[in-house]
Amino acid sequence: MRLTKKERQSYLSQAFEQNPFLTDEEVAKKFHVSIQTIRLDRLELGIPELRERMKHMAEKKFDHVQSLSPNEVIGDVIDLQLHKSGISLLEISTEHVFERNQIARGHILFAQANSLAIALADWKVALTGNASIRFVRPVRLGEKCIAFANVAEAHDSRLHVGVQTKVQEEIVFQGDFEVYRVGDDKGN
Amino acid sequence: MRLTKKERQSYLSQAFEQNPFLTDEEVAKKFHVSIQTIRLDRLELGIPELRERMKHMAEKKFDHVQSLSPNEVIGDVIDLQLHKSGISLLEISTEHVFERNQIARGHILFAQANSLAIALADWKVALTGNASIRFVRPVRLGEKCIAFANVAEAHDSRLHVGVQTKVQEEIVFQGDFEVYRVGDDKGN
DNA sequence: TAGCATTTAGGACTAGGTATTAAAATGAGG
DNA sequence: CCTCATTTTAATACCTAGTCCTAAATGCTA
Repeated sequence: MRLTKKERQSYLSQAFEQNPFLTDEEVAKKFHVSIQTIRLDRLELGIPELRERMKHMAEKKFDHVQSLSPNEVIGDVIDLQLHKSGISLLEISTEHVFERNQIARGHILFAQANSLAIALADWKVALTGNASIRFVRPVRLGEKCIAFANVAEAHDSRLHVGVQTKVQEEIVFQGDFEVYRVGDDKGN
Repeated sequence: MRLTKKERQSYLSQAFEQNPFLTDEEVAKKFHVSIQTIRLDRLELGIPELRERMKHMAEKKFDHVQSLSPNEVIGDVIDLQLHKSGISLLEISTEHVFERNQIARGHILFAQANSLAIALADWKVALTGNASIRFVRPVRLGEKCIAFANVAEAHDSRLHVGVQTKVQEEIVFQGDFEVYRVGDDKGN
């Protein structure tokens, strides 16, 4: 026997969820019913047409791309003594965390520390060479991360910077950065 | 005077990049030319029609959703064998670079590698513990970074992942990540 | 077998295009 | 100023993947 309406609609929801790019025609063939039946089903189930589904996904993706591209330096540098030390502050907000568990993504903490390390160097072009880092404990949504950077070694074209990030006196991240200078111009 | 063809086409590309949801009609009004002109322009510039653009974006988004829960990955994961290896692609665009020198910020490369390393772990909650990284050479605007990740050691709650990022066969970044599991649930 | 839900069919209309052909408008050079 | 090429506009037929609406054909059941 052919499926009942309910059964069909149930499989239908699944099918569209699994592959949102299905046209009504494809689905109609799959279930051996007419295209009109599928359209009635979509109407009843509140499933929008293919083009609307794609539009939605595209919009979501677009939002994403935008929020994912923070050109700014990550964290607010609140104190900076060139070639000596610096402090940066970052409050973990929703765009910094994994949706699932509200834990900050590793590269966010890294970015804060890295930005600060580079800011310490008073060079036109400063880049990170090597780095060794340790995520001591997970940081959660809403926590305020304070990164303390100190220059351990200073050469004329290289800087060794140690960074410790704390949440309320508790160390959450530690890193050693080797920052180097490109070209020979000094200044900013 | 009205814009020349070249000027118009240059602005056009920008406009579509900035807002891919523009219809030809809207753009035509914006530039005070006919809809046909815009269509010729798109043809010459190789810009697909609105629906195709949306489809593309939707497909990209869908890819992500399948490989990992969304918006948690920087770069496009194009191949993934859990607990074994993975490949991620990232084209360096303007929002990834220092304005001054068009060089990609370190944390962008780190984020790509880190995201990939975490994607490799088939765990509900996976976090980065330690990492040791090396930025071999600066990466510039427009370059396509391909990160290759391989699991070096696999324990039941820890993974050692080596990542090499290349631009056209040339290594630009290298990193070792120690990813660990939180909680005891396996699976996704 | 009447009455209901369910399914199918058909036609008109839509957005946002492609593809093609043709006619204008414009600009530059001799 | 005329001519030729480039550029722009127009007009038409066609496409997909639908919507919305009306109507007819089934199927099931009391």
